[in-house]
Amino acid sequence: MKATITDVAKHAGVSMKTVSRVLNNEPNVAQKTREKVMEVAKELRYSPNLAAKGLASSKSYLLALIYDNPSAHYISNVQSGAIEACRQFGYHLVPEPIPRMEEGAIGQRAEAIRSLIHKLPVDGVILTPPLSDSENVIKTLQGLEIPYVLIAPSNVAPQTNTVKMNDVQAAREMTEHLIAQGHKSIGFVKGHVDHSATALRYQGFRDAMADAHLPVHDHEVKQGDFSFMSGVEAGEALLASNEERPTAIFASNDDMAAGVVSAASKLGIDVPNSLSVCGFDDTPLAKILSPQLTTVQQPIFEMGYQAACVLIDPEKKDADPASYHLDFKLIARDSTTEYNP
Amino acid sequence: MKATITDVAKHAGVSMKTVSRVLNNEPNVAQKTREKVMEVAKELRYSPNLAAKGLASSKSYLLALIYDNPSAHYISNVQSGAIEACRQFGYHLVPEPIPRMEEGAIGQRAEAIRSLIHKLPVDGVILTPPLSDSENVIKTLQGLEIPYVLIAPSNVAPQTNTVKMNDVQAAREMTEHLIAQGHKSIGFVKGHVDHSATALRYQGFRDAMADAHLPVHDHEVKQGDFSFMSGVEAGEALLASNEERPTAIFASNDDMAAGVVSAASKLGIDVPNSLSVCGFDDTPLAKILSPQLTTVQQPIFEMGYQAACVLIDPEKKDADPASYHLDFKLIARDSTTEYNP
DNA sequence: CTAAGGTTTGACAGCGCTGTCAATTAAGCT
DNA sequence: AGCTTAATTGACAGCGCTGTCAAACCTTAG
Repeated sequence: MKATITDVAKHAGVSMKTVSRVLNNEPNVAQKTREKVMEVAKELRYSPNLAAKGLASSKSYLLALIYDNPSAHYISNVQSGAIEACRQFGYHLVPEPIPRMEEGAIGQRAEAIRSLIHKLPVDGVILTPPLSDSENVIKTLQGLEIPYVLIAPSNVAPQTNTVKMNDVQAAREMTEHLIAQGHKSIGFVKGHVDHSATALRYQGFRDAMADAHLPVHDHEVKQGDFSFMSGVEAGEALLASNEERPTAIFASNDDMAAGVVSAASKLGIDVPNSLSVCGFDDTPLAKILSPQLTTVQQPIFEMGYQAACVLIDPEKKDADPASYHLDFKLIARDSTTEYNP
Repeated sequence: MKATITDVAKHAGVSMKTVSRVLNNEPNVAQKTREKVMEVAKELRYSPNLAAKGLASSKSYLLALIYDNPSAHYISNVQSGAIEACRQFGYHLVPEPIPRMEEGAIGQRAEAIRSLIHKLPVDGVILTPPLSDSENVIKTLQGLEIPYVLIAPSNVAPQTNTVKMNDVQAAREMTEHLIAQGHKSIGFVKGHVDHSATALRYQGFRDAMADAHLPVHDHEVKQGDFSFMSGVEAGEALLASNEERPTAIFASNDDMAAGVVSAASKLGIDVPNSLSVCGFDDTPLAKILSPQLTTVQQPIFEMGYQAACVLIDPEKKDADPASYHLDFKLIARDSTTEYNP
């Protein structure tokens, strides 16, 4: 049924090893031999058995994507990017969700990862936030001596591959956008406390406000958790008083921004004319809401792609650990507008 | 670093084969031996190398999830379900998106799958719609003699494992719900022509209308493609005339329902008081929209779970091909209401 | 023409595990 | 005890491939 390397070798009249060399693009094969082998391989529809390759070379051609991030949008984009990269290099991606755990059970999380890696000896691991911030998990990976790359970590661990976006700068630019539109009283909804992005985005917001000599009052900053409902609650709190309510609200992600919009509409406040709202992430939701959400487009797919490349691409694999910064894009849509008192 | 089966064998004072037997729960091992081996294995933190297991037993402990479905919500749920099942049986899931292709290039699609399977000799394949309806793809899998299971196919191929939901019945019940609320003039937005669900849901709609002796006029049925924008367009078309516009619109999925709501709000038509709208799928979107969408909750996660089980679970694996029907759930929320003329 | 040096090729072991089958031991029976 | 039958164990080959290292082949230059 399926051709083995031995078959190809026989048909081409060379040794197995030579076939192996051709198939792996190793040097020192005569051009003529190479062509002949290629031809036979194609004819026989040969394709190598990864398990055997793996066993022989102690590589698995498998990458694990480990996550406990509940955002389907985020994960599926990272995953798509990583798969794309894998495909280019003949690798495969194995997504491994690990159950979210309380702080107490943090040891179990490391253990879960350890056993996972033991069973499936992957060639590398991609960690998504908030796992990419867990020292515990990272230490485990180091102990296992397995290459890994961190997506969007906040603590810039040296000697570690990371792929990230500048959340601070993005939040700053978004805030500046609001300020440029004349807003002076801007509310902010923070994200889930466990995510490093939460602090980063808040930082960017504060920086921009400070630069513009605008005050940030405590009552204009609400804690959310990246969920729609928490956005609703924050929105209601922020908009409770008609007297001194902000003219714009910056929510740390789109779901919460949607919540704010929903709260506003329930209170009869028109968005964007009486209140500008902006989000972060550019989820599919952002284009579906009315008004369409002004938001920040994260290069999630590209982060996944880059992360996988770092682990696979021979040129990058053996280089020193590097930190890749990818660009975000501010997308101004209908939910924010000039402030006309 | 990592213990092999040989290490365990030595430490336990038995042969490799006995260790293997214990680890795979094979019969004919003395209880005492079994315990001893288990103990040593735990001590040495042994866990088997899947590549080696695979090579020796010509199994890979890998399942492929093949899709070209653009709905992230759908895929990520199927995937989560399948991963859950894999975990229980020591398998792993490898998601394999294949590029969407024109009808013309249909041969390439089969070829893509063929080469994929050749390289990664998975133990089974899960096909999601609309791939699960592609005869071409199915034939390829049969040719490869690889077990597969179809998720939500429309053509009930005999002798094939399938996991599905009754789309017709679901659409029927949703329509009946609308009718029970007093609606007599109901618009319908069809989904993407390539998806079998499109025809099925439409069928359910027609059935319910026919049972209630309600007419289905051509101009009240619009073709969409499951996208938000197509929903907007369909909504605009359906609501263009104030005279004879429907009092309710049933969109074949939530995205399009959101489009219809958006179109209605642009035209100043209040949902649900002047127009009831319902969707299908219960995407996260449904709860975020205001009004929240009345919709049908599909057991997507469970379908993924079942599909993987069929391929893995020894009890089901060798049984005759079976068709599993899972239950949907009609979720009545705020976007539909009694018709008060 | 020959030695040195490079290029191209192949033989062979072995990665970690399981399947096969024969060997060993225990159990059951007369 | 002596025998049969069943339960338990181990020796060994080999899954399909790659790494190692030595053999064979070319060049080129002296």
